[in-house]
Amino acid sequence: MRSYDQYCAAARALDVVGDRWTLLIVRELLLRQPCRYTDLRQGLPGIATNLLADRLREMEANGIVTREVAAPPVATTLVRLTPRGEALRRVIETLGEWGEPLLRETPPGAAFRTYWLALPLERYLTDHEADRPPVTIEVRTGDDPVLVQTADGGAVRVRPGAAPDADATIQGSPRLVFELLMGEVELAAARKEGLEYHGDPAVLRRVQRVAVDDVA
Amino acid sequence: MRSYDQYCAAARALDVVGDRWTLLIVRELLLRQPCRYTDLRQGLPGIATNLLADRLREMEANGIVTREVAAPPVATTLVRLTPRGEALRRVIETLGEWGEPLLRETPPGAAFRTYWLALPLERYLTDHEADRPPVTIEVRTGDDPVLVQTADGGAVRVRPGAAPDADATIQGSPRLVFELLMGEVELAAARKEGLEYHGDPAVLRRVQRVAVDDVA
DNA sequence: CCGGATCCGGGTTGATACTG
DNA sequence: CAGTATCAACCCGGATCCGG
Repeated sequence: MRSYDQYCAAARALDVVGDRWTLLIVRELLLRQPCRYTDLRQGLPGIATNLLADRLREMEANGIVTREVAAPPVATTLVRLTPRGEALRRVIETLGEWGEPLLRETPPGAAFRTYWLALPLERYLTDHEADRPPVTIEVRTGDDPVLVQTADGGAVRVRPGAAPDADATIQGSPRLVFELLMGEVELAAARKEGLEYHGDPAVLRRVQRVAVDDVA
Repeated sequence: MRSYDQYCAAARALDVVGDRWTLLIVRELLLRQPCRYTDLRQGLPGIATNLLADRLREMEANGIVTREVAAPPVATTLVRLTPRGEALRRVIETLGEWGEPLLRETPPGAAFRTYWLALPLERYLTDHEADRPPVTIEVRTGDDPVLVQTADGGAVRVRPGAAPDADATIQGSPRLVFELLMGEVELAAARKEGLEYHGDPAVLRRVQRVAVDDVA
């Protein structure tokens, strides 16, 4: 990208991360670091392979990312964020916070990866009964499932994986699953629209976000 | 911009504000709202006039900006941020915070407007002697001067204008002025490099940021 | 299969000229 | 003052190909 050539911190930041795809590459790395070129590609539906290669080169030159050749058995190069790249987490979070209302008007066919839920869920969800034994919810939206788990201090953690013995299981479209967990839809209503929930509803309520009603 | 078409809040945000120049237009409006097309143009050195017109149209369609025809005497249209557009302030701030280290390596010829100082200065500076009578510093870097003033609650405010009776005056290159106020350079050192300071040095020290030394 | 490089058509940007 | 018109240069997306 051409520099804006302005003595302004925001403009300088955009010189470095304002290119198309760059911040989404950072998002992927925040979620799946360290990862291979191919992993990045499948986590960035729509990116052209040459663009990904270009961006990684630029990001490496800008000190956001490093590449390392993995040990012999793996024999692949892994991409990882530098501390400076990690610091972009706050930028992604702030952008996500601003963009959240736009999710409602996102077309149903939009691409999705279940592990993308980690950023918003870990940010907004809390364990409302932190003194009780931890629970695990398996979430499936079509691709690889993730586990939503209560952790120490009332935190909620999301990690890839399945658990046959999960306390509850949620399956449905990305939108239904997300809006359910975010407390924007009732379980009954979500079920009517095709969402499947197995397990004690109390498990869901334990982590579900308390609805923020902007209606007075 | 083409949509990323992903069900992800950050990607949706970038669909709307990820275009080149869009966030810098928001920056201008945050600082000088409401303002005319021409004001925007001169606050965005390097932008092509057709791009500015395009962006304003898109931003209006996306609910970030409104245009209003000013009352008869003025007879011009004014651009203003909607509340939704105002909410981008946090995005700009976070970007600026991340980009600040890059200012050190910004080429000396970079474009600058003195009022751009308002965002970082109001964020980082505090009045260290808030119980004493307020002070005003006039800052000049080549274009229209601004006033840095202590305000209630230990806050520091920046507004356009000059003040012949200011308690102090700073004049110099954008970099020298900024690094001096941010506590990255000593007054003596700055003077050696061409900065001019008139007034009691205690006035400067009263608002100057306490240097954050990352050297152990 | 992995990690790209190359090529090409089309869209976007930037510079300038021009206009109501 | 507030744009529109035009055009060249650049960037992006998609497809294909290629060496390990």
